[in-house]
Amino acid sequence: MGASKSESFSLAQNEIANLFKALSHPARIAIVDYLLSVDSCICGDIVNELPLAQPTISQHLKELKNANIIKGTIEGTSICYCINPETIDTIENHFGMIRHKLKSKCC
Amino acid sequence: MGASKSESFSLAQNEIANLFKALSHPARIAIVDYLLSVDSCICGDIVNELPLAQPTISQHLKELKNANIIKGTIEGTSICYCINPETIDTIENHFGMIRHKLKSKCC
DNA sequence: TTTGTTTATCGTAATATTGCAATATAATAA
DNA sequence: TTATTATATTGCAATATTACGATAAACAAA
Repeated sequence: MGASKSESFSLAQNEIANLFKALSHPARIAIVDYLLSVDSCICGDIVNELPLAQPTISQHLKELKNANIIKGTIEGTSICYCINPETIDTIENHFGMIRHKLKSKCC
Repeated sequence: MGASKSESFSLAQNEIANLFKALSHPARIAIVDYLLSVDSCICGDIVNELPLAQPTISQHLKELKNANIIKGTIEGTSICYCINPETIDTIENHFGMIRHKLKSKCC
């Protein structure tokens, strides 16, 4: 054994877990932080900002892109990444649901 | 290589990444869902609700507890788990920050 | 064309996670 | 005391993730 039993859980549970998984590594948090700190979407120099090799960052970017947390558009030779606000909405809505259910509790 | 270079990132980045990591598995999402669905904190029968063995659930509960997402209090022979609202606040505040920074952008 | 620049993919080693049987621990009940 | 019940821990096999050197792919400039 060892494989995650994802088929035993609902689609919604798997989807939100995948979003959190994409954000569960400090390098990916740092990438999101950096994308939020630059004033436009003209990125591509993330490699210079983080203490990781270019293939590693490319891999992290791919995971963020697969999870729809960032979007990438071609900009000449380089690629411009930016945050996808819709996915941020999805996560915020999830916590809105949690907050709503928590209100009718004692804890 | 293979180990996560967590020491290369800020404490805040590591802390928020750890919160997301705790929520990055469908079983742990399902546990949180279940804790939110029961009307009081009298839990302990999570094992009957999920298609996982008791040691596996105990392990997932431990991870949620380590991340301060749930709290457990002893209740006779069993233990009563419930959501920790403060940690939900922490995560919501993180997205509040993201939302705030996103507002001053084009994307 | 060739050269440089930027990003992606491949291959692989190191490490981490997942799941569960077996076992241990702790508290209550008889 | 000896069950019984509920939860935790241990140990291990299967799988997944992380990181990076080497390399490839795509494109612009010379």
